Amino acid sequence: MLAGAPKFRRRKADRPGEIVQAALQVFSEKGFAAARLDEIAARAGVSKGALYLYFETKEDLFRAVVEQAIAPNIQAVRAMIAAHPGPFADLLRLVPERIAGLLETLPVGGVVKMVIGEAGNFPELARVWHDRLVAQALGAMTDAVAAAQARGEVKPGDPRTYAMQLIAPLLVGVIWRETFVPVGAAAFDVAAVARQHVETMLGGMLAEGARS
Amino acid sequence: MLAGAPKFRRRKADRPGEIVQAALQVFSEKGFAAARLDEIAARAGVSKGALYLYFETKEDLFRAVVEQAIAPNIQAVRAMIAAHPGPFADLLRLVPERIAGLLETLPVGGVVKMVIGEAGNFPELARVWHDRLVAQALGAMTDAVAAAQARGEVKPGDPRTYAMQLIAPLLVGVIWRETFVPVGAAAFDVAAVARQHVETMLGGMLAEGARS
Amino acid sequence: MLAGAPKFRRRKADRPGEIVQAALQVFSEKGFAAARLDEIAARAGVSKGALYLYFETKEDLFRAVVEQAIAPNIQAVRAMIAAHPGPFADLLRLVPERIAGLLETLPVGGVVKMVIGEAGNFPELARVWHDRLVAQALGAMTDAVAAAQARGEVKPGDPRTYAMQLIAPLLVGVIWRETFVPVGAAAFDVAAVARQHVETMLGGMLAEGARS
Amino acid sequence: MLAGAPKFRRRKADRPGEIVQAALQVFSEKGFAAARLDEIAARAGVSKGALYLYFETKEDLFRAVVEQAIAPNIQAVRAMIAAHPGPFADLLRLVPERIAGLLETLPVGGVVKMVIGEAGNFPELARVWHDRLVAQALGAMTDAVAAAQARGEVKPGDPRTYAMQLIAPLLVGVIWRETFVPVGAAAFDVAAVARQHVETMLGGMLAEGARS
DNA sequence: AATGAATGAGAGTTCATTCAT
DNA sequence: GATGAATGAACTCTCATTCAT
Repeated sequence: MLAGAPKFRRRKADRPGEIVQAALQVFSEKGFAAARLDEIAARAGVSKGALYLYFETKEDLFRAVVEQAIAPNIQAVRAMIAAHPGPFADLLRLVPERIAGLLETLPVGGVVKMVIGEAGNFPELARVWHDRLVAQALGAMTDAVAAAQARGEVKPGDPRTYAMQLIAPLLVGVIWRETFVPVGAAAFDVAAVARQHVETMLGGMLAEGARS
Repeated sequence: MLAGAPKFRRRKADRPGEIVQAALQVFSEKGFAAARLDEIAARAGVSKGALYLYFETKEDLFRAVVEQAIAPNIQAVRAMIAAHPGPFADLLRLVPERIAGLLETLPVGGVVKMVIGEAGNFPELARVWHDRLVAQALGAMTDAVAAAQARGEVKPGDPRTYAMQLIAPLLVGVIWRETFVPVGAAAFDVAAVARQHVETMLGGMLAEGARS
Repeated sequence: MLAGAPKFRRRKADRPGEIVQAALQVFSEKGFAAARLDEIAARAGVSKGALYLYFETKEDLFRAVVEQAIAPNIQAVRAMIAAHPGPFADLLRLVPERIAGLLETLPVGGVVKMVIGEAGNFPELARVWHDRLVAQALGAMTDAVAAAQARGEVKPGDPRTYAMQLIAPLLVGVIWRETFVPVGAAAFDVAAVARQHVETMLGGMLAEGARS
Repeated sequence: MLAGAPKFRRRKADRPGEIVQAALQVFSEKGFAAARLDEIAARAGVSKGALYLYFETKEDLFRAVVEQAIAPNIQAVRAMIAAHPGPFADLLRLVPERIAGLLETLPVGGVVKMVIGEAGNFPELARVWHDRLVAQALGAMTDAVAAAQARGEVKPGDPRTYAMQLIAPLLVGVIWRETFVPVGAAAFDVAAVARQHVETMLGGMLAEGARS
């Protein structure tokens, strides 16, 4: 490093980001009400007062956490929506595994727990999650199923229900990891679940003539 | 007033039960920390002090709520486990619909939300739920799947994963109702989901020779 | 006292009244912002939390203090207004002394200090004091002066200003007692000031023909 | 840029003075405790930290404000004291109007409000105001009255009380302006009050033989 | 000299818990 | 058993003060 390089200096670059990170941890462990600002501040490595330099209230911080946790997932959903329009079986074999990958990468587990647990106290956050993320993803899947049905690839049946059937085990796998694994339950390998589930579902969804 | 007339007197028969009922409502709406004993007492129609005649602490009441919410479900699981050992397809066509019926009858939605949301704060309750209910139900399903595989009725594949695949959409339907329907999302008809899901899964699970 | 008389029992009769009393002391010593609820509670002999059984916020308590301090004075002003319509000199010799008596009886000094000091932060309280008390009293005096002028008893001049001239030394006497006496200044005997002031003012106000 | 050019540079000539000015505004609007250093700094056009370059603490700044607000008034009182020793009536006709002029010129209203409102919390400031300003002025008036009594110009009576009677309406006029005019009350024209009051008081104070 | 991000003690407020009645 | 007024510990939030830059 050259002379004149920034010496040891307090990085104030991404204080808000660090705080949101810490808050995500604590909120998803404890829920909104049981989370203490002391602990969030301590994990972020700042004083309690510093939180108020960036967020007006505890609720404000909570909202920031939940909302910013949507962003990376939206990218993923967009990518999925833009997926190639090949045969339905190909699409299906691709998508759930991709989702499984995301679920293991992003800290989505904790956030899902928070959204479910606090939906009653923060309905507007449940709405944001639904409108911007969940409904988008479910809608994209539904459209793909309906298109495949129109092409005669998929048996009759409610396409939105088909879409939900496809996603549900992945979601349950994540919730399971958050809820029961910490108390000793065996985890589900979400990727493995995805593979087996796609094959099973394909077996039940594909029309006779479309069998690979 | 006449002697022996059935006095219009408040039944104090099942005070604890009424309190647990009220507490179930409030806890499942708000979560543990945000629930206020004032409100529970008000909904139960008793004074705040009266709660302490039956429960030592707020946590104690919460535990009572979560634990007693297991009981009726355990019955259902027992019944399911005892189900007749006919062909797998028959069993499957029976079980999920029965579960769907339970999910709509019992106030299981709110409890599921609570258990998920408070698992971090009350791990022992998550454990109780897992050990006494979830693992039992999943284990029973797993055994049935494995048995059917042994009889050659069901394709190879991880039986525990199959079991989870079968249940997941029902669970997601319930969570969806608790989380997103109140903010305007369209509900899933859990019974209809169950019917479609069983047919789809059967299509993918049954071995060639076992097709009905 | 007969048997069955109430034994030693916690008087919960006038808790709010006792709290307001204590709050009046502390608020008038410290002002609104510097007053601490701890101290108010301590002086009222209750816990800090008990304040919130009767008042929603600190502001709420402050308002209650300032508003209830108006009531007894209003009585006095009413009585003064109803004063007999004899010659102006008789009226005047009566009124200021009566006011002086009130000023020494009621804890009006501290309240006046509060109203002046917090008028900027609680304008609605200044308004209430003005409308319900100060303007009433000043208006009554003004009317009496104007009536005496109409009868030719009092020299020309702005009657509202005359009214204020008459009251001002009493008010200053009270403010002086609150502000400078505690730091060593000699007090003014408000009653003596009232007597001397009335005579002086009468000497300057009465028309030639009305001299006694 | 040219050498010697009058750089467009912020005058840092009288930073302390500007800060005290700003602090005077805020303290007299809000009182000591409710005033925020943020706001004082903002109004002074400096950073919050800069305040501490000139004043050790908030109290220190407050003291500076109250003390420096005395200075200009002291000049006025000195001038009044040095007033010519003509007939009492001439003196009196001169002095109150001069005071009225001062009261409208200097920001004395806000300071008076502060001194009254914070006397309980800062008794030493009340003492400074009393000793250096109020007692001086009152003493000078008292001496003038006593001298006039000795010359037979003024009727018997307590000279200190006479002095207070003379000043009181002016003070009340100023307090009224600070307290009740902002909430809609009609103001008093302090100069007009002074004129009428002097004439009224002279009518009551002058001995028979001294009537002009 | 000057900044303003950061601190932390202290305030108002809430609410599970107690206890005299 | 039953009440509800009362408690006090613990929380969120504020703001005078500090200090690295």
